[in-house]
Amino acid sequence: MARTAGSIGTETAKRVLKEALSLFAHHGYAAVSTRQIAKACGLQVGALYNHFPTKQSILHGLMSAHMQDLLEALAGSNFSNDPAGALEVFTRFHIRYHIDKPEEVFIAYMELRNLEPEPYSEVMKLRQQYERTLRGILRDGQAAGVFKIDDVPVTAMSIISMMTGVNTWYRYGGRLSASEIEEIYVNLVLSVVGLGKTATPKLEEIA
Amino acid sequence: MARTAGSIGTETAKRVLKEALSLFAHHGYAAVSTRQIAKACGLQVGALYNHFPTKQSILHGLMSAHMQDLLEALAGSNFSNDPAGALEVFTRFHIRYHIDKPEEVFIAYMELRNLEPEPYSEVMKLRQQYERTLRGILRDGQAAGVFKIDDVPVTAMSIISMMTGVNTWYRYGGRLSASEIEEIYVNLVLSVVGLGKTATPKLEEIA
DNA sequence: GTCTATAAGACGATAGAC
DNA sequence: GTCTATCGTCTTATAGAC
Repeated sequence: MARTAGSIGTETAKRVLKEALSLFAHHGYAAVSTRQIAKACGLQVGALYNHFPTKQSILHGLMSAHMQDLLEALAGSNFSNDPAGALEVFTRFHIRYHIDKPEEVFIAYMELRNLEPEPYSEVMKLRQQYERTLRGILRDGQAAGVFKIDDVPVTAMSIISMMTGVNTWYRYGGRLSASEIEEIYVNLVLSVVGLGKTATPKLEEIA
Repeated sequence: MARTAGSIGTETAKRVLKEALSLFAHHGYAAVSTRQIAKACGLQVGALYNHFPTKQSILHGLMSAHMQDLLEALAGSNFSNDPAGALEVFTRFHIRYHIDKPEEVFIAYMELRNLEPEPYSEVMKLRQQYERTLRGILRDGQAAGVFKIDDVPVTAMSIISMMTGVNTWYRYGGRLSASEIEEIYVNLVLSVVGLGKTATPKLEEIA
């Protein structure tokens, strides 16, 4: 049965999605064959088509589910009323989510161009909803006079790019723990809107 | 003849690279066939192989040439001695280059995983050389006490991600001109290291 | 240096047995 | 729901005429 985005899916369908996620993240959608996906699941090719009508629908299922998870998790975050607090919550949320689900995040960005027009615009709408949340926080802080921002849309995209970039270099077991990285990024993002703490490690220069 | 990175190449070889660049940027390396490339050049498939031994070598040629151009252009930039000035020059250079050559930049990032091991490590070395330049500037500014930085490597990657992100949203003829964008990013990047100008457009709050 | 023709196999997707 | 077998097409790359 074709899996519509958000539906539950059988155990086999879930396994297909899981293996396809890993394969797409490593080699790219276009470079992965349905035979490879089937093999990773311990199936023959034909069996895939009991769960998904096309290869494209597997990609769509992955990306759509990811964006919905992301937005639900964001909606479940506890945003404070002051803009600086809200921006900090947003940053912690984004970094944690991106460190926890690197493959989903990677695909959601890299494989956009391999989506057919209809799935593409659906996924893009969800992306824009996420970006709109950050723009709202920035505008609030700008209106309240606590953020120093030249251009809200550019700053929003810059902050998202900066944060998402964590996935280009972070690897589990590296020099920094996830929570150390989270702290660094909170400082970086607050600095972008003019609220950086005095971050120099040693403060004896005051003397 | 196989084109080794950095060689001049015939007119036809250049046209192949130009068309492949555009096709790879739009659809991805794996999704583009040699027939498509040939057609875009007004050739038949077989003719491609007079200029490139494999499809892979076209990708390698593009990425290698791009990274070398980037590093040469960077080396030609006039860096000032004070760290803040150097960071500003680096930022202006990066934004201008990325706005001028969006396809090259896009491929250099997106198609890394489609490079075979040897070309991959060659291109990665050039990337790391570029990143090292920025880390050097940040360390100088930190040592001089003019930058406020928690972690130099993370900050360097964050700044590069932030700047490179311009290619995810900038389109020619949009709301902002290239030089307006450049100014905004200079402010954003300097803010990250604790040197943001008071960027609020209206300053009457001083009264 | 480009052409046509083709090798040798992989591709997404389907049909029908079980 | 998974299997085997297959359809029709497309793939990278090569051979040989011109």
